[in-house]
Amino acid sequence: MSSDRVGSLVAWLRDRGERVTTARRALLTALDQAGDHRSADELAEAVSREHPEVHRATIYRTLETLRRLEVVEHTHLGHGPAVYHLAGEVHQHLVCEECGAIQEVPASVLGDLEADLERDFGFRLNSRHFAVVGRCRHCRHGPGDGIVEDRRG
Amino acid sequence: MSSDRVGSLVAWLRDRGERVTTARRALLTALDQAGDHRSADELAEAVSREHPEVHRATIYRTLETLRRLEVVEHTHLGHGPAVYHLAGEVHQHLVCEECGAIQEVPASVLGDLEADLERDFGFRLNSRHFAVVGRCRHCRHGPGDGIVEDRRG
DNA sequence: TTCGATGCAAATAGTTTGCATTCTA
DNA sequence: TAGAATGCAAACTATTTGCATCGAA
Repeated sequence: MSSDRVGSLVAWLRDRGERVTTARRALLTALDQAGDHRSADELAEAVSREHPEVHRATIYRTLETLRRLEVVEHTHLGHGPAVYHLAGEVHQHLVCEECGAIQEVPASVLGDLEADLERDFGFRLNSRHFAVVGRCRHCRHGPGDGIVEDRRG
Repeated sequence: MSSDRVGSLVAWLRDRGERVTTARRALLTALDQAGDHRSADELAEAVSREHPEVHRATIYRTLETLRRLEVVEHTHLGHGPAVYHLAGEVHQHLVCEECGAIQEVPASVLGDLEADLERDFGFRLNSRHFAVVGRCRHCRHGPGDGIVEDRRG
């Protein structure tokens, strides 16, 4: 997948007049190697293996810059930190609020909803911003069946 | 709407063997009066108007207890704090990531998605846990149209 | 050489926890 | 009167910001 994706992103940034720094290149590399979603902390750790001087604050600032440039996107999975991935890595997550299992599903599951919201409310869904939360195959038990569970949603 | 909903919730708690304290009654009252969603902080402030001694930590602990008992639910709207409401007040929110506008829509908009996820993945959607994020009628401009915006999603 | 990006430290927001005390059942 | 709930303070996690310095263009 990474037939020098980092290289072309770097070139693209330069074209835009954005500065290409060690931290930015390293963060893009970490995002590219991650493949899927990573928290800012995980990215900071990955970057610091090669470049220990890169500060966590820089990770956050750079992620924000890349978000503004629409190079990265982030998602909130349950209660933890936000997770980031390169834009274009389109996937949707079903997060089980009971056991925490995350299942990736084709983004097309939201296609109808997207069309409905656009048609009925003029609302353009950002389908990747939030995870879809619920209960997975193994953890579901009927709502209102009196079973009370103990975990965070 | 509040034909003594607080009273019956209190009775229900007592039936369950849960203790009924000033803080709990006050929090239920605040949730009931709020009608829609409120952050823990907003609830703490509302409660403290009548009961200044109730500490924010108690608000959080009580909300967690009520969540476990399925009396309250919470939702994450964008980046801010979680917001809480009494279970049964079913509504869905479209949150604009550009201007922050929140539009309430009938929960039925997610009906098809709910059915699809159940059928295809055995996944039971908790449709109220996360807001639906995107861009409202006034703020949308085509994705990939080169317009880069500056706000958080 | 200039101005944006960085490192560091400190601040902030939201939430959780340990512990002694209070109060419900 | 036993043990759950509370108040308080302090810790904790995730994230942001001010400021002096550094470095890409």
